[in-house]
Amino acid sequence: MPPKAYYSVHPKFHAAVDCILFGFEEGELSLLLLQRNFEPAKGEWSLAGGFVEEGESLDDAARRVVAELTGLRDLYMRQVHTYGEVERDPGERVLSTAYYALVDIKRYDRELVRAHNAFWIRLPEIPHLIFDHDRMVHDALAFMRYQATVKPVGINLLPEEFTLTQLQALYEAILGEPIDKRNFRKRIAAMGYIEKTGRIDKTLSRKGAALYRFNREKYDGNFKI
Amino acid sequence: MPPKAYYSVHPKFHAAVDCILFGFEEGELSLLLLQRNFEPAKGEWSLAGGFVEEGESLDDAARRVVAELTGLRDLYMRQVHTYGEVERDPGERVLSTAYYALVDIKRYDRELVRAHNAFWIRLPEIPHLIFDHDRMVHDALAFMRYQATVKPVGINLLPEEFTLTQLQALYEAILGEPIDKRNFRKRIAAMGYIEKTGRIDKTLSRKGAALYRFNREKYDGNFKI
DNA sequence: TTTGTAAGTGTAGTTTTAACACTTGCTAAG
DNA sequence: CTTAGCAAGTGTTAAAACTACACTTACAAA
Repeated sequence: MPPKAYYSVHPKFHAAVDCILFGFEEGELSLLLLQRNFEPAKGEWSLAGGFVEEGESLDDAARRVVAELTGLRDLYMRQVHTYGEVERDPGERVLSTAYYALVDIKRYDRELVRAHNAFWIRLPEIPHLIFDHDRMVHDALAFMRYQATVKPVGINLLPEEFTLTQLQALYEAILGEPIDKRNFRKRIAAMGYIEKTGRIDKTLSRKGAALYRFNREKYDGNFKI
Repeated sequence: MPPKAYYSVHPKFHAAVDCILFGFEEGELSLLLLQRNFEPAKGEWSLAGGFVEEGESLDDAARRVVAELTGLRDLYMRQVHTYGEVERDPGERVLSTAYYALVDIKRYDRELVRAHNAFWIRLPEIPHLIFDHDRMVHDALAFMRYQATVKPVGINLLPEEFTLTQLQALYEAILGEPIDKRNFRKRIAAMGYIEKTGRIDKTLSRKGAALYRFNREKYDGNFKI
């Protein structure tokens, strides 16, 4: 067992998590942002954040912050980066770890979000955020974009069942560029893990569009040898 | 200015950095590891690490730890991940941020390394490390491999001037698979930012091999619109 | 002069990607 | 009941990128 003095000669710091919550609606990516009705920086816009508490891991803190705001406990979340500049929080020194989370925008708890004075804001309309939160958003977006090109994380932004048109609109929003419909559908078919449910969505067209779902087993069995 | 009470109701934690130092020699990647001659975990193997001090950013702490061990202050370094499990350090709670660094293995300060009881160990011979350092190495390797496929970070493992044979051996070591010589040289030529210096290295062949160098200007001007 | 060693070089087949426009099925309106 | 409107759905071809593959060259030491 190490001597306590080994640790105690070194300083301690507040540790926080800040969460970049992505949603997708009407062909656009949005972030869930707080117009702060509390200090510090009351009145300004910020990410959803909170301090890490005793006995709580970093990941747990991020899950708690997201659950307190949205009521959702099973979101796809990934750590992005830890920001450790000395003066990044003008109040006291705080090390903050950013996480991004993907929210199916149909499922979150509207009461909780209202109570926190939080709003979904479309990406191009994001206001200036406090501290270094602008940079966190920038880094999270880059990371999420990269991940979306490598594995189908984007699916976490859609409901359980979705049409190929929705899926294409999602990828166009994530990548920020139009995609050819026929090439897109060929790629999806080649992947083999996005399968028809047999159900039809009639809300958007007279003809109706086939509903698809993500098949995790087919995906997991998909790695090279 | 925020009220101090906003912060003071929350706990503080020790913050550390742990550094995965990559080197390249004789066709193999190595890590610089410490056989600890100090507590805690004396006698075991670990990464080079240290606590973050007052007035020092996370990045600065990582640079200091690396400089204290190698004497080098200008290494290519990137943050990998922050590890925040409650029990990850059995002594006290410590949040640790991992960084990887790329070292030209000809340049480090041998005296400093000896004084720290540190050794270059080839990847396949890495021993079990303390705490969660095995996982840090795993994550850093994956991240460094990814970055090497996207931008020419690997060059930081070689001296200023290098032969194409060395460069190919480096990429084979990073990717862990053999590369076709002609295809590799075609790709390098197509990149356009690795240029002949005009000098010849005669240490490895009678014929001599052309020395090349990385041209940062040509690389930076290389992005799409 | 010969021999050994690493450096250096081109082509052809295959796969992947990109560009492109019309038909189908349904329902609501006339 | 016919028609108009709308999103869903569907193949082909050309270009580019990638992969596999083996011999020649330049030099120095024996």
